[in-house]
Amino acid sequence: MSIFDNSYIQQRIDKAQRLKESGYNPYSNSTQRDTTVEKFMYVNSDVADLEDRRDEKRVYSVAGRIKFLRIMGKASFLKIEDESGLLQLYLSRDNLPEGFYNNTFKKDIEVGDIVEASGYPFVTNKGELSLHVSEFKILTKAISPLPEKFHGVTDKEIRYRQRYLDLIMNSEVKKTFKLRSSIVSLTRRFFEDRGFLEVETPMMHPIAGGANAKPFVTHHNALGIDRYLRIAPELYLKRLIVGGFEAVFEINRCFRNEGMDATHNPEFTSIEFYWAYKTYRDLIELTKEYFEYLFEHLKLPSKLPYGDMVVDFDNFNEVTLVESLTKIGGIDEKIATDRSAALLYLKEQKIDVDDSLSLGQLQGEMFDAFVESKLVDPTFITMYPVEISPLARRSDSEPHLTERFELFIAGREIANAFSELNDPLDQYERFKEQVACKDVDDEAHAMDEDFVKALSYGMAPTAGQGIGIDRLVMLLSNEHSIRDVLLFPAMKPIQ
RNA sequence: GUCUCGUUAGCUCAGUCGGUAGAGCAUCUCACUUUUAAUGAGGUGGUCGUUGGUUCGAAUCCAACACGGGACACCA
Repeated sequence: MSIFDNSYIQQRIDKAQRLKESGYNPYSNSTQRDTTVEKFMYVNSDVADLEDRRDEKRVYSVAGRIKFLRIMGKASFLKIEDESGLLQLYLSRDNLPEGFYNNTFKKDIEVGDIVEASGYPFVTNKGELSLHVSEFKILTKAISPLPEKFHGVTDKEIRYRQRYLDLIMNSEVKKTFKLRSSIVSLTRRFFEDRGFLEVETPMMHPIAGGANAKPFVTHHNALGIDRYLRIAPELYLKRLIVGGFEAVFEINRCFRNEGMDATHNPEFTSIEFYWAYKTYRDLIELTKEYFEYLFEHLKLPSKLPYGDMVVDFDNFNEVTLVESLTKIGGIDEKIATDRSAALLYLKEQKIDVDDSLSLGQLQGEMFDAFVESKLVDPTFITMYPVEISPLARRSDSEPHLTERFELFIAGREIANAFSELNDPLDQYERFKEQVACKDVDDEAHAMDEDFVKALSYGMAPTAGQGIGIDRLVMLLSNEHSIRDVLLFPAMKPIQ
């Protein structure tokens, strides 16, 4: 039993062998391609206006994968596809070397093969600009057949496990990933243009910090110690601010050992950036600028559909967390600001909460349950309770709150930002409180004395932010599963 | 982790009340020199996800397991 143990594949292996025996290398790397489909179409767009609707003096060589093949006796039409598009080729027996058409082309060339063709541009009776082929050769034999040409491959499992097939068959998938690439590229340019330095910090951490999440554990054999795949780069980026860099960013993968669903993949991409001598207020303005920049360069309409919602990116709102509970969540102010009333209310609403939770934690629970999904237009939720913000700076006027915001769009968290806590003693105490919560909350933040030590040398007042790139791409591409914006989403192995 | 739906040819899908497995595309043979999911004629192709159970008989009913989709839970 092997992966080639299939009659269709065996037939194609036989064809490859026959091609070889006829002197055509089925895996040739000798190619003369001198144009792409897109350029061919552009350069020859005038051919339709010529008298004969052809120009035999122009000669082009194109290459691509055969997607359609229509053999009609002594002539054939086929469509090849390269990255830039589809092009129709016209082959006729008498325009090709003696015997090639009947003995090789008709017998051994088929849909899925990658071929190269040279010839001149002409327009068919039906008005399609095509290539009139005088030279034709195989470059790469495909020994597995492609899925059906009309329906393509729709099975999600095949599309995710064999993304290359999905990309071959579904051209809109390519568009999504090109958009993703543009977003990453624009993001990098946006921050570079503003003087931010791109840095790379460790992916393997001795302590998994910077977020509340379960890490993946790996082992370093030479040192005989465990390492954690990072759950966030935050604490390293802030060490760089201590070191004197004043604006840094990192775009890369984080890893969280948690459940997988439509919005969670075990590895995901974020940008985190830190900006000295700024506060969370500056980040709100920077975030608005960032979205404007993306929309302008991606040429997106400011009213963007997402599922059955329409998000108005000209309508950024701002509201404090407690205000959002009363104004958007419709919760009575007395409930929103009183621990025992909030606890009772959540239990009445059949939301499972631990009796030991503090008011701030309960406010977080109420926000998740009654507010988050209602935030369609971009909304900055500000002033988070200190208990659920262990790395954020306290508000000077209201020390139980932090100078923090999260940005919600289309009912989902897109960004998390705050003025950074730079008081080493306060940071040390907050870590200790987190460690004390470990028995109730196994995702509470770990103690990181080395980070506190860094703060003890003095970190300039700084604001920092993280944006989930995958969710941002989902939002801008109107995709509803993170798997559709990841080229190779995590899948269980087939047993 | 829970609930739920699904898994049949390379792909997209039918399969009635439990009674020898079906279609379209692809593939093979033949015809066809301007087609557009080309067309016409004929053929090949199946461990019905896996393992068990019920039954004279299972793609079909039952159970467990595997994988996938969706929802929920978890996840700042």
